[in-house]
Amino acid sequence: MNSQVLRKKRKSPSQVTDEKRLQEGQERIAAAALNLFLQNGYHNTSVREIAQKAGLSVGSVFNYFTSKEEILFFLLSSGQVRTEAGFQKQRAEFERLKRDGASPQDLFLRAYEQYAVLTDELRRNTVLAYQETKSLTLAERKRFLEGEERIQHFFEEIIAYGIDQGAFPAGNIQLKAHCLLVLAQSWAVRHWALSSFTKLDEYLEPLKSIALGILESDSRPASALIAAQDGKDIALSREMTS
Amino acid sequence: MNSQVLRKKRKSPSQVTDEKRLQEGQERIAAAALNLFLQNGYHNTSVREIAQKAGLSVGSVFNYFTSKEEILFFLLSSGQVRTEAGFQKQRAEFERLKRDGASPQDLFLRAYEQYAVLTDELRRNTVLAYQETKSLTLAERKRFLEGEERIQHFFEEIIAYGIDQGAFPAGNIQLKAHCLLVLAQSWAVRHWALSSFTKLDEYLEPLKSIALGILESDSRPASALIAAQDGKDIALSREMTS
DNA sequence: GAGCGTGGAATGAACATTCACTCAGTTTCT
DNA sequence: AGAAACTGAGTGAATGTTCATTCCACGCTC
Repeated sequence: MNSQVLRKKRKSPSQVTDEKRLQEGQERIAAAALNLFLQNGYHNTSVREIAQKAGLSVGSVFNYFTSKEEILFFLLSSGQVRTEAGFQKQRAEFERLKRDGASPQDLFLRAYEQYAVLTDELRRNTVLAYQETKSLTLAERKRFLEGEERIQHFFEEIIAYGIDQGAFPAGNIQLKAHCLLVLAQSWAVRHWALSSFTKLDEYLEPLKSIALGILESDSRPASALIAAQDGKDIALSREMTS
Repeated sequence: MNSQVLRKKRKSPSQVTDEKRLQEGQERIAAAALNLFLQNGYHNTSVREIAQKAGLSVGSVFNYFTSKEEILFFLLSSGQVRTEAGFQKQRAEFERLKRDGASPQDLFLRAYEQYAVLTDELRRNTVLAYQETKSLTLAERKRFLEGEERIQHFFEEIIAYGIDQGAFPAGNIQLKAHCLLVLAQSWAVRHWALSSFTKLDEYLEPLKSIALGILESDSRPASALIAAQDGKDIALSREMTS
């Protein structure tokens, strides 16, 4: 991972200089930290515990990271870096397949599957991201969210292409891309509710069909279907909740 | 909210005895705390800040709550109590409408809309719950998840009824209910990505159409659509991410 | 109605603890 | 031997919680 960025302003004179050793150490510490963070949360995990799990002393941890927060950031952005890398390849493949005249459905399913596989592998990082973004500084948080936005844009592009080609009905592109991402991520975030699916593949197969369904649905039928939906009823259902 | 439960074992001799005052104070403090928790996270919010926002002194906060943690419990369970109450009414209305011979689509859309409105109003509590489950004890976390499971079961029931009536194709009920819940919740959890929707209604209207689409899609077409999905390609896309 | 007593509520300085981080000394490696 | 890396007791700042004190609204007495 880009340790250039991470080593902003290291005050301590005693730091690990060997690049390879540095990286390995960071990976090891981060791996230990990820387990602990997921188990107990970021704030309930002390650096001592991290050090112990990683088989190091407290001081050594600070030879690899300048702060505890940096460990968290490392974990979150390491997920992002990998997502980003996968994303670049996806984009390349997308262009290639498009040139080869693949159907929009094909294009989409391919990209979607790759994205789902990726988030599965980074499941633990994803969950951590959902839980601990608040522990980041504002700038870091923003950077993190931008990464996710970029991916959403990519799917919006794919959908737009499909609409262009007449494969999907025109509709709210942003919303649909949002839904697709959420459903893919939910495998990681709400994993406990999917007990009957033991492996990603089992979940992914029917999910792909649902995803296509979303893309091929158009926005009109819902309001048309409800006949008796007058103002009174809505007001009532709203009042119920207050 | 049930302050009986919350006042387990108060040691401090100086506590607020007047029931009404106690409740009002708790509400006020909790409201201030909710804002701060959402902005900075539970652990980055000090009791001093809460006290200041609520217009009280530090000590007074501890006349209303025995601990900082109790404030968090109060917020989370207050959300749950309201969700539960709404859920009961939903179920009653569902039975009533079913007797009146409403269509499965109608039944579903009504319930779904109510659920979405509810999670919108409790949006802030929902987000907090997702972020801070780690701060709960195991028993409380379990209780929280069970509440959500119950709601998922409710939607599974609705779907099953629709299938019975021939309105929806048979398919993976659990998965579909999961998707529906996730999409409704995503309005709260991933609110930042839906910038173009200013109010719930704008989001809900197209979402209902998507939701119906999910219920009416069956599980076959996806795998049939991809022709060239041989083992090699999948292996490749998996390797890409490691 | 002025003075006084009472007790519930508010206060914030003080306390105890936790924890990220440092650094002077030690070990390991080359 | 010298550099690189490791160590862990120590430090100081932050924070949850307590409690001795103060405040105040009310009722009582004369």
